Amino acid sequence: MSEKKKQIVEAAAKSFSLFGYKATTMDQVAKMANVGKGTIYTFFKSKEELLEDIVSSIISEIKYEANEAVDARLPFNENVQRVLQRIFTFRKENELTIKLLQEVRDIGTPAVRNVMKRLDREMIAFIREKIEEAMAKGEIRSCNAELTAFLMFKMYIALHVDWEKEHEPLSPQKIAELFDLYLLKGLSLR
Amino acid sequence: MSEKKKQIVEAAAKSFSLFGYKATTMDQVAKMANVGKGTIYTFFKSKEELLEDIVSSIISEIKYEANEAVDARLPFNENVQRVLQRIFTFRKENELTIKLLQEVRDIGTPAVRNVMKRLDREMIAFIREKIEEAMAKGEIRSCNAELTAFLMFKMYIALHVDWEKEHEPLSPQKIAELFDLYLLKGLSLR
DNA sequence: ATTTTGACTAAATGAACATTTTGGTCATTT
DNA sequence: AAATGACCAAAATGTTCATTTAGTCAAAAT
Repeated sequence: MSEKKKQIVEAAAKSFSLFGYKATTMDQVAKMANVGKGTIYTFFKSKEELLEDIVSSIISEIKYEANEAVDARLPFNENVQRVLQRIFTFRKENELTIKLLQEVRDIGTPAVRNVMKRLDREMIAFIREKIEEAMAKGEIRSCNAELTAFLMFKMYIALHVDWEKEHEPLSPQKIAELFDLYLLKGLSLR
Repeated sequence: MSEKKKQIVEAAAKSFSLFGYKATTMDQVAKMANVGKGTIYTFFKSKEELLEDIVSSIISEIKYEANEAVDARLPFNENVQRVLQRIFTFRKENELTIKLLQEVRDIGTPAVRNVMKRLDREMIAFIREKIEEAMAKGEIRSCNAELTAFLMFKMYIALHVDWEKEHEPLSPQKIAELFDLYLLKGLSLR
């Protein structure tokens, strides 16, 4: 990747996470990146594509970190929890992710909405892969992997995000315990 | 309840479910109810209170229907499914509920947002009661009833509403089966 | 020749102002 | 004592116009 492109992506990522997508102007990105505005358009065909590119990097980063959390020697239920834990910790701690989720909630910028929807879809696809691997290895009983991944993701959103809207937050331990009790019982072989 | 009040509530309910809360004017409600506008304000102190009153009736109606679906001779897992099934069928078929949920999604009218939030809370409280009864009877193992009711509700939303946004809808049978497999396994005594 | 640039344009945004609509009141009527 | 609708302040909506901004491209820099 060219030096200029790197500067642009870095500047845009910083500006998006500081001010949000809508409040970031291409002039500003150009200034921050020490680049003419036209240069940005030699690498990205639009502001939206620039955002998409940055979010793609984030998705890769999350997948990488989630994979790092996997320990092949541990059983499926431990690993799936580690993966989900990692995904949601990222969601809660990464500045850019926080800002973009905020923007969807408060303003509903369509471009940001779409890109965050894709992030969710990709996380579900990632979990689905883990489920399919576990099924192939006979670690869990056979099930609809897409549906199961979807439910796991939704349940984590419920416990991590929705519950806190009206109650005291749940500790990671409590979440793990609940997840194990409710969702993983149904997948266990016996 | 006085005849005039009945006319007002009926007219408002009809107008809300036809045009939504925001697009309904008090003049219109008065016209439809064959009543002077001032009369409305002898029964309700604001437009919002009128909506709240109507939604309270809906909540009572749902609770009544959900209770009707309960058969004391059946086991807890059957009954809780019947209750949830009834709640979500109502959500999907009642014109007013449909319109109000639409309005929250598309416009986000605060008054409607609040009232629908209350509806959700009351549904969760209702399920919670059923769980506490089952716990008292020793039908299910001990658990945090509020948290369990919350998760059941969220899971039904996920299966009934969210899943359909990107996939083919699930049949009621499939939903029941999934619910039983994942959520109720964790509550069974053995 | 190739890359980079910023002045330029068409479209979007939003500030400021005018106009209309609407929730709620209350003096009057029934 | 109950019901009403003309009335009002405030909120919503429409309009205008100056500013801002995403994206382009001819010219400059390398």
